[in-house]
Amino acid sequence: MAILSRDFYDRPTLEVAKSLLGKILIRELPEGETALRIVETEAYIGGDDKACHASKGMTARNRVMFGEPGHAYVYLIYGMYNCLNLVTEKNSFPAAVLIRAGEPINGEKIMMSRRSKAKKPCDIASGPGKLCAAMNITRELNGADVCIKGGLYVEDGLMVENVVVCPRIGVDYAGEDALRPWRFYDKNSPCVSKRAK
DNA sequence: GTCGTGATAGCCT
DNA sequence: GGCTATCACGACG
Repeated sequence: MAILSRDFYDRPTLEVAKSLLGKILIRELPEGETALRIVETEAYIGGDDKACHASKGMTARNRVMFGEPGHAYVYLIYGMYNCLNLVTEKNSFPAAVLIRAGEPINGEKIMMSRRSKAKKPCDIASGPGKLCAAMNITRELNGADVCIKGGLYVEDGLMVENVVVCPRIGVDYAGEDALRPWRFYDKNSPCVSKRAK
C-alpha cells in the first residue's frame, strides 16, 4: 500500500478527517511493526474553533499545528495521556485531525504488551490515550513527518462506507463549538471509543 | 451494562 | 493557580 502524500492532508480538515477512516496507521517499534486501521477521528479547525488549541493563538505547545500539513502533533493531556493529531491545511492555518481509535491490524502482541489492562483486541486502542500508549507515541514524535516512511506514517486503505457524524467528545467548555458535528467514526467497527446516542 | 469519581503534570494567564 | 481533545475502577443492578 502507498503512503499518503502531503496533498492528502493539504485539504479542508473535515474532508481529511472523514477520509482518514479506514486508513492504516503504522508505527515502527524496536520490537517490530504495529498497525491500526483508523476507525475514529475528530477535526479541530482554526483560531475560531474554541475547542481547538490554536484558538488562543500560537504557543510553544501548538506551533506544529500552524505549520506544514502531514506532520504529527502530539501533546500531553490530563497530565498523563498523549494524544496524536495529524496536521492539515496550509502553513499558518492551524488545524489538525485527532486520531481517537483504531482496530489492530498488525503487531497485536506488541501493542498488547504495552496495554496490560487490555483484555481483548478492541481494548488496545479504543481511545486517544490508549492508542498512543499501545504504539508508544510520545511527544518525541511531535512535529514528525508522517508522509515519509519512518517511525510513524499512514498508508492508504479502503474507504469506510457507513460513517457516523456527531459532536466531539470532552469539549463542553467550548460552548456552541462543542455542538459542531466534527467527529467521525466507522459505524461497523466494534472498536470506537464511544457511540452516539 | 451504565454512572460517577479521582489521578496527575505540563501549559497558559 | 486554574485548566485540560482521558482512563480505569468500583458501585450499583
